[in-house]
Amino acid sequence: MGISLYDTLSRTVKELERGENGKCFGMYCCGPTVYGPAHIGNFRTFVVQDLLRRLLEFAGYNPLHVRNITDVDDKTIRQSQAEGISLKAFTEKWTERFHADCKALNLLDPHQEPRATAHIQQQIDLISNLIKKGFAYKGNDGSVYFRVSAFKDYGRLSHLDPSEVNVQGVGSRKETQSADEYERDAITDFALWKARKEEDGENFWKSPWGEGRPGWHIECSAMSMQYLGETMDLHAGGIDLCFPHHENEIAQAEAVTNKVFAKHWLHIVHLMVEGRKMSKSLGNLYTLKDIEEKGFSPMVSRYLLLSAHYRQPLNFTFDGLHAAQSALGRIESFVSNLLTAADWSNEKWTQLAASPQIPEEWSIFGKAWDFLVDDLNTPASLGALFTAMNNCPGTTDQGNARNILKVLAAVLFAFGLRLFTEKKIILEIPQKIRDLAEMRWQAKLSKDFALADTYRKQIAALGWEILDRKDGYDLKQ
RNA sequence: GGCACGGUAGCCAAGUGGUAAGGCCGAAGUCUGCAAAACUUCUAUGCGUCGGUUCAAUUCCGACCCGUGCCUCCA
Repeated sequence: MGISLYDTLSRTVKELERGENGKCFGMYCCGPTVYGPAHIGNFRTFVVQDLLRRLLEFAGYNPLHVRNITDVDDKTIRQSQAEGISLKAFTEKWTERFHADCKALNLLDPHQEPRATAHIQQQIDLISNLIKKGFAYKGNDGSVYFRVSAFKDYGRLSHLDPSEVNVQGVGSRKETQSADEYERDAITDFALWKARKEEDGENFWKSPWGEGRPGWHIECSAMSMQYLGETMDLHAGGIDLCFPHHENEIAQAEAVTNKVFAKHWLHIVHLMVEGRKMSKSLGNLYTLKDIEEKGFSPMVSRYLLLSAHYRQPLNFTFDGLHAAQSALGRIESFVSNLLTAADWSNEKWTQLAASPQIPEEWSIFGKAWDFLVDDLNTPASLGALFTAMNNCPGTTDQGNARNILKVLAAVLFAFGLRLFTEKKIILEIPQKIRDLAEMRWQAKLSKDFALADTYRKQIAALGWEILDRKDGYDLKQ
């Protein structure tokens, strides 16, 4: 079964083409610039990319997933200097944090994770080629710029007319020209190589055009072509990257190769927080850690991020997190009940969920799978998943329960949702609470319920709750 | 001004030319001494407004109202 996906360039839903002769499906994802913790909006993009990666594997596309780390730009340099540490130490710190967050969100590791600073030579080579072919020139400031007017297809991806960029009459576009923009021939020309400036400190590399550093689009062109060839199957990123980043990547690559840079473009729409655009000034830039501290496990965040279609804005709210938490809990209950029917342990489930067999037949979850491969329709798929669970017959039949669990494990693996991950926080339970709880338990056993309730109230007054089990009780704060 | 997207129950969110998936919340019930959990059931004559096409429109077309994104910081 193939996977259909909306393509930004053609503005249509197209079935992804498989590589010829079993060749890998090359997938390049624009990764983070590591200058601070990634926020939940960044992770919407990475989670959707991860979902696609998983579907590609299940559907037999044999994906080769490349996601870069941008570890040199204005922000990384500025911040590292502010903290008085080297750029390398600074970006490594935030790369580690990024990896930890990815792991918490159950993102599969990309097969390659190239860093911009480790591919300076490839970028220099690409720029040299662009100059040789007449697509780039050295500006008065010593920087090298791409000549947009020389590349006739510029603007095709984002459907923007380059002659109209920057000349709108109304609109709310801010004046964001940097000081060196007057050094270029045209306002739309963008930097391929930035000449060294004093404020760059020690962060520069030698090049045929003098000391400096790469511009902020060239690394993706250079690295994606290095790992995936001149034409890759798919290129993905957040919607904001469509213009100018991806437009520039296409220009840089196609001007040199004269070949199609990417066959398919995937852009993930931004998320909002509590109905508003995320921004530092509104103080609503949540990191995964912020959300965990409010009591929501990363899997809850992942569920919420997948609960809306990736081409619709997603409103990230705490109400939504609660809903996601409850929904995930429902799935967990369903699995727990089936495990009992199947006479399987929780360990068996963990094992099943970690490396599920690709089902030949998706049985009752067929629709859930079909929706996923139809332009990643996760909300419809989740709907089908719950419908299947609600209609689930024969939950007491061992064989049936086992079959359902096997397929469900695969569905949940496709979603990248791990169950039963809520941290079991082992709190120090005060001795007084323990004593009261034990006394209540004894009172209950001797059927003195009035006394038992008195203890329950006392415990509640101290902020604890008793949850009875068949043969004992749990204490919860 | 250009390009694009959206307005579906209290909240979130799919979908379709033939009469509204699903989740959350809420309500009722079963089961437990109580509580919690779990399970069962219920919850939009309605899909921004007004027209048009049609046997039939929430779904197509047009106009209008409201909201959002992008137009060189941004996932």
